[in-house]
Formats: sequence, structure tokens, C-alpha cells
Amino acid sequence: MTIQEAAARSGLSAHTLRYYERIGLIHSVGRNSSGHRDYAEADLVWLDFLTKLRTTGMPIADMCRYAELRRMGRNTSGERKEMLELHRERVRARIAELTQDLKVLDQKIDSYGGME
Amino acid sequence: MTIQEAAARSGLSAHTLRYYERIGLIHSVGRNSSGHRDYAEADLVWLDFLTKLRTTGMPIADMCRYAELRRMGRNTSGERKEMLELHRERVRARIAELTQDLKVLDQKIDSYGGME
DNA sequence: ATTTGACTTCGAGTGCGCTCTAAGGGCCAC
DNA sequence: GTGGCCCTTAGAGCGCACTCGAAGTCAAAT
Repeated sequence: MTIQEAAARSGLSAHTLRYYERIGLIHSVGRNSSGHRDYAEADLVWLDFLTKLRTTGMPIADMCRYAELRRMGRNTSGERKEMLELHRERVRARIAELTQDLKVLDQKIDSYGGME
Repeated sequence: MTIQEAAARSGLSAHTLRYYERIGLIHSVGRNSSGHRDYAEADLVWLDFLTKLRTTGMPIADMCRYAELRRMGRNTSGERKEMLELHRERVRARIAELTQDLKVLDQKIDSYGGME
């Protein structure tokens, strides 16, 4: 799969895909005979997961650490799980915060009274 | 109230308070006899609301627009309400997205199996 | 054969939201 | 009156996560 196809399917730009590879988030994407990137299905699955981490607010540096552990193999799964558990707590806290703020927003909107 | 007190009470830094004033987010903070800022209770209430908008992800530019409308008086309340309603939808969407992503995270963590 | 266009690397540039610095002023304690 | 500290303004600098540009390669289309 070309970088453009991978971009379309992952929702990231080709620029971002190259950037992610450069910083070590994506490891060893295949190259075809002319040196162009050739993405596999497994790369797409990994990209989807990375995207979930990003949209939930994990910093790139942490994602790099996670990617590094993943490359190091099976015996790092404990640490990886810990990272995800910690991140999950942050996401839960963020949802809680947003939910609280939403209430304030509702009140503020109500205070503007009924006007169409 | 001095800028340091206002910073402590609002949770923003003195630097950020000056910055917010410079870009028009906070209008006409009082000055004492030596030219130092002298915050009023009303400023704190406004800062708290601004902070809610920020933590819920409203861009600074939009906050400036809201602040501008507020300065323009009562007849802009319709537009202000619209802005908040639009923002509320974005916050709701964000909560929904995070909630979905949280499920994926839960599954991923489960897939690591029981390891303490 | 040459033009077109997408690809490559890698360093530089961008936008956002602060955050800090420089240069100077005012007030209080000693 | 002088040292220390906090304040002022205006502008520069920073960290993050991209995003773009330059220079060059390669393959298919005309």
C-alpha cells in the first residue's frame, strides 16, 4: 500500500506518516523496488492504535516510549500495560472534567434566557 | 487584589494574566496609585469562566471574540449564546469521542492479560 | 526522449498558547 | 539612601506536533 493509500485509510497526512516513522513511532515500514514506502495491513492497525492514543491526549514522547517497548518484545508487556493503565486514568479524569465543565456551560447558556 | 493574588486564586500565572489582558481577553483591569494591576472580584469570576472555556478546548481567538461581544453590551447576547451553544456541541462530541476511545483502551489493557 | 507527478530525505518553518527577558519604576526595611 | 523585591511594558523565545520546502530519484504516459 502506498503512502497516499495509508494516509487516506489512517486519516493522517503523508507528511505525518513520514514524521511518525522518523521519530520512531512506526518501525521498519517496507520499501518497494524504487525505495517507496509500502505499508502493510499490520501498519494500519498500529497506526489506528497510535491515533487513539494521540486523540486521547497522550504526548508524542510517551507514544515513542510505548513504541520502543513494543519493539523490545514480549517481556516489556508489563510496562506497556502500566503505561496504558496510567493513560486510561488520565482519560477518565479528562472525561470527568469535561463533564463538569459542560454543566457550567449549560448553566451559562440557560442564564441567557429563551431567545431564538 | 494584586496580580499575584489573582494568579493564586485563578490558577493562572501572573505572566498569563498579563498576556490575557494584552490580547483583550480581560478588559480594563484597575490600576492602583503606582500603576500596578488591582483585580476586582468580578475579574476573578470572569477569569474562572474563561478558564472553563480554555480547559474545554475553546481556541483563544474564539474567546477573544466572545470577550469582545461581551464588551459590546446587552444586544450581543444572542450571538454570545450561539457561540456557547456551538461550543457545547463540540464539548459533547469530545466527551463522546473520549468515551469511545476509552473502550478501545480498556480492550487493549484486557488483551495484556492478568499480570501484576 | 521528455514531461509529469509522486516519491525520497532531512532540515526549516508554522501556529498555538503561553513563558520569559530586558529595561525601567515604586515602595518598604534597614 | 541603598538594597531588595515586585511591579510595569513590549517584544522575543519556547515546546509541541506537525507541515512544508528543497533537491533529487524514479516510473509511467505522451
